[in-house]
Amino acid sequence: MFEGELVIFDLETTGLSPHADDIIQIAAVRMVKGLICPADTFFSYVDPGRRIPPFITQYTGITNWDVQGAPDVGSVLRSFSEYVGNATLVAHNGHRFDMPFLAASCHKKSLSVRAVPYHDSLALSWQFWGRRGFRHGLDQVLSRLNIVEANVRRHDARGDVILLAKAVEKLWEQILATQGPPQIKLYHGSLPMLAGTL
DNA sequence: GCTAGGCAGGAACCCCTCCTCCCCT
Repeated sequence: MFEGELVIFDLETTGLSPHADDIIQIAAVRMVKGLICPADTFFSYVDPGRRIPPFITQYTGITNWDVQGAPDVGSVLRSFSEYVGNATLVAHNGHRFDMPFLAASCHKKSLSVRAVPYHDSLALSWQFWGRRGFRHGLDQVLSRLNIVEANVRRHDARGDVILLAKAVEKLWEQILATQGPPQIKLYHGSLPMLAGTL
């Protein structure tokens, strides 16, 4: 089981490019010793300071109205960094999507950053089923794990993060039971410096 | 499944380069 704390998180953005696009939603849930803490969550809309492309509204259900009046990304990332504390982050395809987005957003806002450890949950899926012969998208992973949540909205960070947390919990248990401790790479990404350490 | 960009990993070939695929919104 996990030794320390994990913060499972998910971003919704205006597109796929960390440099050209912006974060519009962040959601996270904490896991302690392998167990999800349902009451210990983080959520915020982010005002991207621009119109949300229609495709993204269609894809995520997030509208311009939703982000109107929301805090800007600098403010949300500072709060998120405080929430994360010393935990290790986990996101699906985080190494190539979520973490570069966090780093690029800090850079755009000229925020002082700290190094934050993170895992990519894709690696758990690769280890458990084998990289070839299986697809490893979140939908495919959830389907193979028989994780179904009736009242959860996919492509909304709040919904995706709950589903991902359940998937991580289950995958970790199953890998541990069948293959021993997961051999999952630990990376380091960026989040704003914590208050009081500047 | 459709747009966008980036990249890890494999192949071929000799250690860097090219190619292809994946996954995220």
